[in-house]
Amino acid sequence: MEDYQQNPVASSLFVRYDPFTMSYNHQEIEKKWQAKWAANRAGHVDEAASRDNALYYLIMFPYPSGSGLHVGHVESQAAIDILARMERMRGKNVLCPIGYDAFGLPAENYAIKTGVHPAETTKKAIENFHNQMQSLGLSFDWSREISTADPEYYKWTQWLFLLFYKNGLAYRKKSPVNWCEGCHTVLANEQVVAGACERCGTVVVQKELEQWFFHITKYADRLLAGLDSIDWPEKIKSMQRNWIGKSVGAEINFLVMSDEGSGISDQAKDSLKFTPELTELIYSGKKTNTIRLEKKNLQVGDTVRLMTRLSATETHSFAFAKITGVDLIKLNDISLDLKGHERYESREAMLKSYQDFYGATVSLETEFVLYHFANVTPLITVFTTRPDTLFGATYLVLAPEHALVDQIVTDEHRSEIDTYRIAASKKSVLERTELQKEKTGVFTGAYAINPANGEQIPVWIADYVITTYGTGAIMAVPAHDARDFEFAKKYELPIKVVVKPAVLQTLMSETLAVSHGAQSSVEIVSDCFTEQGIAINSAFLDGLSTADAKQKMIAWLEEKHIGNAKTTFRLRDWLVSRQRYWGAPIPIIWCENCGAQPVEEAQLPVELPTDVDFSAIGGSASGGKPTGESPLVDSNTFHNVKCPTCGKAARRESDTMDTFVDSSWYYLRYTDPHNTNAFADKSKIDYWCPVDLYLGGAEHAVMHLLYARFFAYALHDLGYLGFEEPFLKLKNQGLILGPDGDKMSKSKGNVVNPDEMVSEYGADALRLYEMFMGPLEDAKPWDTKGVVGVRRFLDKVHNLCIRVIGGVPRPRDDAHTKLIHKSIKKITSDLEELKFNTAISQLMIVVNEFSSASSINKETFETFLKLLAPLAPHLAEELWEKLGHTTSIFAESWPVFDSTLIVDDVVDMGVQVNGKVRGTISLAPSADEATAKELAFANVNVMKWIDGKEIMKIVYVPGKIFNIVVKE
RNA sequence: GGGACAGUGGCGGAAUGGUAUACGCUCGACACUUAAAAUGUCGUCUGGGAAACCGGGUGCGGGUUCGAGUCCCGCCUGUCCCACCA
Repeated sequence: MEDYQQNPVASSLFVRYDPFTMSYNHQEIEKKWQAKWAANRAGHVDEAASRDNALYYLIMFPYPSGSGLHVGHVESQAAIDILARMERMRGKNVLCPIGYDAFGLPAENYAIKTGVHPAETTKKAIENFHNQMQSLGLSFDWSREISTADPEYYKWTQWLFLLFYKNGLAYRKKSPVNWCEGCHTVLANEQVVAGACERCGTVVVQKELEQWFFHITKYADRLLAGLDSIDWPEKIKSMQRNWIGKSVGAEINFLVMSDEGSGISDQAKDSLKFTPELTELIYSGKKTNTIRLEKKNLQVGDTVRLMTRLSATETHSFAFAKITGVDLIKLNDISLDLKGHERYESREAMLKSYQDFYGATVSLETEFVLYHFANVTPLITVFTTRPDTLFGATYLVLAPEHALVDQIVTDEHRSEIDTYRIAASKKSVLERTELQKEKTGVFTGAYAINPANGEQIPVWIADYVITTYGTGAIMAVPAHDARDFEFAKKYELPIKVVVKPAVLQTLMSETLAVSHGAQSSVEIVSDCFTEQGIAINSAFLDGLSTADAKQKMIAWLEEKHIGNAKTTFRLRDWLVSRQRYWGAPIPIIWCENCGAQPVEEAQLPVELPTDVDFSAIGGSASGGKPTGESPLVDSNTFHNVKCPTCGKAARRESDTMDTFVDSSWYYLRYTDPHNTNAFADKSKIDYWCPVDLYLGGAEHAVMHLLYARFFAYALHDLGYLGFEEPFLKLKNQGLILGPDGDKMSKSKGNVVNPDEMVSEYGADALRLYEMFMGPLEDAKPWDTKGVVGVRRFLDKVHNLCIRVIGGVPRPRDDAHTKLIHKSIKKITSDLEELKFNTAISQLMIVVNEFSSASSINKETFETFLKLLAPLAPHLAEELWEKLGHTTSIFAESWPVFDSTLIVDDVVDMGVQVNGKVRGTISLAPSADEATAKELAFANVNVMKWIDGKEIMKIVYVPGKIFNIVVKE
């Protein structure tokens, strides 16, 4: 997940540190303690009886790239290690694991270039990462190291896929999807950035393909609401809110004018409900349709409302029709290719489909009513966030791909419409969403009726309306929407003002007021008003505020069955299919008879085949098969299987899963990484989860972090988790930039190699420097001179210790005791708040103080060492041992400050005259105002400023400030 | 176009509304050394002054307050995110 590029050869940027006499031998010390920690399994944890002391500290696991660990990895690893070590010293049972997000494109693309199998390069890279992390002295629980590319891991990724599949959370559908020509695979919406592939930058095109999706939109509302309960950076939360994109408004049905004219809706006697597929068939058929449905008291001549079933409880109207015939007919007697009806391959397939719709009790003998109807008058359903402006809707616009277009277009406009639709389908996502692009569109020849005022309004198609958002159709209110305004001006469509600003104060508002004052409400105005205001020209809404008008309009729409309140989300379902090799195979078998069949649990994992010749795949720089299939189809061993249901020859699903599926549940696996019976034991999940602190880059705001939350919600609902939110607290570490202030990259040659830093200055110095650079969340440029600086500090600590050991025993120095207790307080709270830089500066202050003292008390120094230990663990252990201890410093308790010792007897305090500091006095922080006043007024510098002036007021904040306000 | 965050010395940065620039780097002087490195000590926002001290100073302009880097309003600049989402 954390993927960094780096160049090991950039030595010219580094300042060589000369290890001379006053310097300790970091290489020897660090090797020694790393070996000891490995031997006692320092970071190893087990569940305890009580959950009270359990903490789960997690960093986003790295993608094991061939170029090795990056200084950016070190930052989050050091941070989490410091916190884990401190909390262990405070008696906590801390789970702090590490693993590898090992599937992904780079290894596969490398394989295509070189022929080396991704499993091999990945294995090597993981070994390298492991060794590099060991050399940093990180106290992970190494017994829990996992790799998502390990069959023991992806077995459970596949198992979870099937769990989702069986519970309706994983499904297959044909829809326009994002296709990357560079990577030769489909992409999730989240992986398309500004119309281009997030990974390779190639312009993404839309393709109509059948793919696997996860039903994340089912959780849109809860994923949005859940954000309020978690301690995450506001920035990330707002990005997720944006991405989910909740819009509250209404759906409004516009009746398309039929040959017979309008008014049919009022006569609807009852409603007939259809599946979405049948809805589509009614539209794509001609004007006469036949269809069967549940029994209703309907007769020839009745007008009925046709509705789509969106779910068990949700429906929406799509048309009106007149019944021309009613027959009773057994399912067995319905022809398989009944006109206006779904076509079935076999009687069994028909029965199954009916059972899915009407329940298992349906048999071939069940009698159904077959209705014939004519004069299907379609409704165009639009979604709007401004139902209050319905009176100002002067035309409708459909997306070019809208299902109704074919049906409503008049013959004289058909060729023009077809040309436009074909042109739109050829455009890339980028072209269609390009900024400041001039809007284009074509009139369909059809008219709809504005239900508010009965006016006939033209229906257009235009590619500024997106098929995948809302209903793929809009009511255009050019006077109050910038896009509609631009379009209306270009095509000379009417513009009708229906909202005026609440306060007329801007020039624009005046323009509107003038246009409103004119006789005709339909005229060209110079600008549009998109803000909220007061309704005008809107009959029963006139005079209402936008908010009130919305409410009243929705109530009116619902009462008249014309529309309803509706909330829409921008979030799309998560497309998880990838036409690539190096990922977890989707555990599905395709059978000609039985359709998609899940692989039986006992057959998991579906392992990746080894007989794939990567060098033969080639074809493009970044690999992938240009055919739109995964390289897995080339494997004989993999591709041809038997159907688990009927036993006939079948084909294995050849797509793999998006690697974000792997990383959506890895934190659960850490709690029980070797379990062969479940993805993790529930009791272990319950003990450790949810994660108390999660550290990682902000680039995952709407990808990994949203997907992982979805997984947690889904698994919670399925009974596997006792919580919904997986990560209670999230912190983002900032980017570490090159010494030139630019993002580190191979091409710029400004990459810093952590290995060189470790060998030159030591792991302790590297860790400490990265923590000292600045606030964890900020982007900061690298400066190797700074590493030298913290190394100097560590040498001072070392030399100080030599003095403590060699010196004669000394009584405690009161000043030192006070300093160390203040430092315990500050460092503890700083570390708790992840303010490593200020914690370290406090340690430096202590060392500077001790270094200039003639003697240091051993016990005081030992307290200091304990505070240093999480930050510079190797040196702290070494010095602790040198001081005569035989057990680890990490077995010690974290120091606790004595609150009576952190109060100063005397402090220097500023004295202000009219807010400007004019002098300084020394006094006890507990001194009363009279004492302070006496001292302040006796101060020579202060006296100069108050001499002869009238004193208006005195503000005394003990220990902080003494301010004298005088009349000037 | 919309949103989020930020702007403090030569540099990284510090500061519950209370002595702005802690800590580190850099640079300079001195000590140690034949010398250099390393180490140590002192200095290092700016103008004036030998100094004490005085004036100015946290992107710009206002405001609240005894007191503002910090809070409020308006702007400028930068970074990131979203972007024809109805």
